[in-house]
Amino acid sequence: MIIKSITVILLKRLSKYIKKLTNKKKSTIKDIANVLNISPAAVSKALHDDSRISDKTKEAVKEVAKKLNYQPNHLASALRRGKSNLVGLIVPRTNSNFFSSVIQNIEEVLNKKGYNIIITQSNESFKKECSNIDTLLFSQVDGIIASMANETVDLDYYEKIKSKGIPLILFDRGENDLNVDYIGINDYDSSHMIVEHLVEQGCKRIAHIGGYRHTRIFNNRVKGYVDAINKYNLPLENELLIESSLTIEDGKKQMQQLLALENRPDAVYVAADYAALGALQALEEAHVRVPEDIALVGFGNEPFTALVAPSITTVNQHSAEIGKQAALTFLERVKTPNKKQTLNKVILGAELIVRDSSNKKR
Amino acid sequence: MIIKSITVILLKRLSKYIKKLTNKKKSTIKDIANVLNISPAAVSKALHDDSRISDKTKEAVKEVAKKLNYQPNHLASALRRGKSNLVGLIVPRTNSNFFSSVIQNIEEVLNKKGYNIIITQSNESFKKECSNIDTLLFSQVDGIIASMANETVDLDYYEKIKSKGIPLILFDRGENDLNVDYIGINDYDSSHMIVEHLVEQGCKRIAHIGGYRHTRIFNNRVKGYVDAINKYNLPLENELLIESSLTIEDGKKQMQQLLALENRPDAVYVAADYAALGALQALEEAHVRVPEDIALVGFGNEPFTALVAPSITTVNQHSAEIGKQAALTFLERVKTPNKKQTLNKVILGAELIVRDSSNKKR
DNA sequence: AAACACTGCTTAAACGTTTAACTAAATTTT
DNA sequence: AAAATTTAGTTAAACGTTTAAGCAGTGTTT
Repeated sequence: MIIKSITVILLKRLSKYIKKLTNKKKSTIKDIANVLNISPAAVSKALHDDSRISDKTKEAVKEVAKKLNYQPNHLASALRRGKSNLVGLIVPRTNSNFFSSVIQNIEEVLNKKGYNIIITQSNESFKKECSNIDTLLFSQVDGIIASMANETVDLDYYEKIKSKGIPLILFDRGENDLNVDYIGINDYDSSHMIVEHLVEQGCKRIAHIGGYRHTRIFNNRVKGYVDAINKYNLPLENELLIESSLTIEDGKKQMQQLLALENRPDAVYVAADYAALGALQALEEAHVRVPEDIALVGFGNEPFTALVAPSITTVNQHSAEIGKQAALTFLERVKTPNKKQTLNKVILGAELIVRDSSNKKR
Repeated sequence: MIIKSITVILLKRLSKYIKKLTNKKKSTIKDIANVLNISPAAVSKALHDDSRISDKTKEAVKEVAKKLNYQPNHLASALRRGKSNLVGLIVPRTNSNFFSSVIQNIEEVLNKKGYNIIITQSNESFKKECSNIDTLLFSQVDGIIASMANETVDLDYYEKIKSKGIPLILFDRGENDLNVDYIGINDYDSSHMIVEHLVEQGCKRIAHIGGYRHTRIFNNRVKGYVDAINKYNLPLENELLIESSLTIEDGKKQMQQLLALENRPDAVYVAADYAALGALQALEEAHVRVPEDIALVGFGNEPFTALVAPSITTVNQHSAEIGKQAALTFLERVKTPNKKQTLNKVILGAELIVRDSSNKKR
């Protein structure tokens, strides 16, 4: 009898709050507490399965929470706990397969651990990158995983992240001077692999359309190219080594430059797939046979490289693995927050995928 | 003399706080207040250029803020104001030019108005989309701009957004039943345009590899195709109308299906560029001449369509304009928050870009 | 000179959660 | 049966900001 009347009272209170709910106002922990006549603290604990709350109460709390369509307020809990469970991501752009695959894998690993990610793109602009960093810090992210814009030389803004005491992890486009975690492939070795392959195909005059040398990875590719050329006693000439923005358009333009040479190369190694695609266009327009007259190699294994005619030989960077490692490295860092960040490189192996554009022996 | 000693005291206090700063702790409004011996409220107002704070104080506050490397805590201000100045974005994937261009333009418009965006991708998965929605609501976003996953049929999760009372804006992949703002192109008319073009090229048997019909835009493309075929008195046959996931792989597979027909089509209209690329591959492997034997048309104007051989005829969806309009629509909605959301469609014109894959008259 | 308005602040509460510290009651140990 | 421990909560403060309301002191109006 008594129990019944209590239930009636509870139901009444509940329906009152349900009415309030339909009036738009979001329900809070306090509303749940009022319905059940317990303290907000108890509700909070119940929702977090604290051991000091009885199973009966926990059940009741969860039921009422559902009925009231309760959604925890992330801002409040993040403010109180000093932790947002958000991780910021900065990439040059998202519309390449490499970056979008990295992102996908970072997301997968971090979501499982209760983190959500905020993606921002720099569009290769230093200024945009700085504003992205501000945005992310402003959102109180618990850490930042980034791949630097081509333009970026000044590291002050990245130092700002470090000075906030949150983990910074770089991938692909990194920078030793920042002394933080880095995940990437061995660009120097990859260049060696490519030159070796071209030599095997009988090429004797190998050109390189590389990226800006102030970007570490592109510089390393250039270095690898230079050393490999020397190793095989091939001609290393200024006119065969070109610095480029590596856009489709610039790839085309630079290839036209090479075709205009008196002494044309018989192979061209382009440091990015999109630029290689542009180069391929220039070759086609000039009616140069690929690979017979000039062999072509790209970098990055973008999906289209397998689909164009001729298909383009390229390097697979294992984007999925890079994403996973970056996420795991972040998780490792937040586990030991007071540990000072140091230069810590994880270098993954890259894989040469030989396709028609450089395969003379098919 | 007195002024001087005050300055000395202030400097002392300032240096004490600067020391604290190097000890990692982030500085707050309170720290600034303590340095200047004013209330935190005054500091807050000074930072927001409130008219009731003297210019002298404002200057002093801003100077100390800079010295202490003060960064406002977004969580706290969002919590207090009930507004996060974050806008959530949900896209099927970011690695297509269409979506990444839309994103870029949304970002551009919203950044100018003080909003930052959180990008999430559904990978065409309904389940992932739901969890994305939860993530965004959890982050207390002020609104959501979304393009639905192919898989999505159940609209409960989107209703959840509406029930939170925050604006929901759909683009490209929308749904009338939700009764919200929508920005997109006229898919029905676009199909007409394509069929008309193919008829002009002399094609008499036009096939369509379309997307899933439960996705409104793909259904509209199918409808447009059907009506246009009828209009021009062409054969409308079941074997010429194929439903596909529109991945590269499926595009290839479905084209092989069409090639296996006794009575092959002389033109194929594929509802997405990536699938069209797969189809082109199937055509090449089968040594079918494009466009002479079979003309090919894609949809979306992805950059590679201009670069493959033969280049692919496609439809430009004006992604930049869609992004801008979506952002502006959001801004319009937040201006009048209590206004009930209604179905409000903005339909932009699309443009046929004729290239080699369907141009027989070159 | 009383009434009023304006300037430039301060006070205090609020946003929704979490959590350390406390407490009352029930149970177990001695 | 007193003491100690466990259980199941409560209380109150805190996170960093914003903002309504208040209040001196100065200046202006009548």
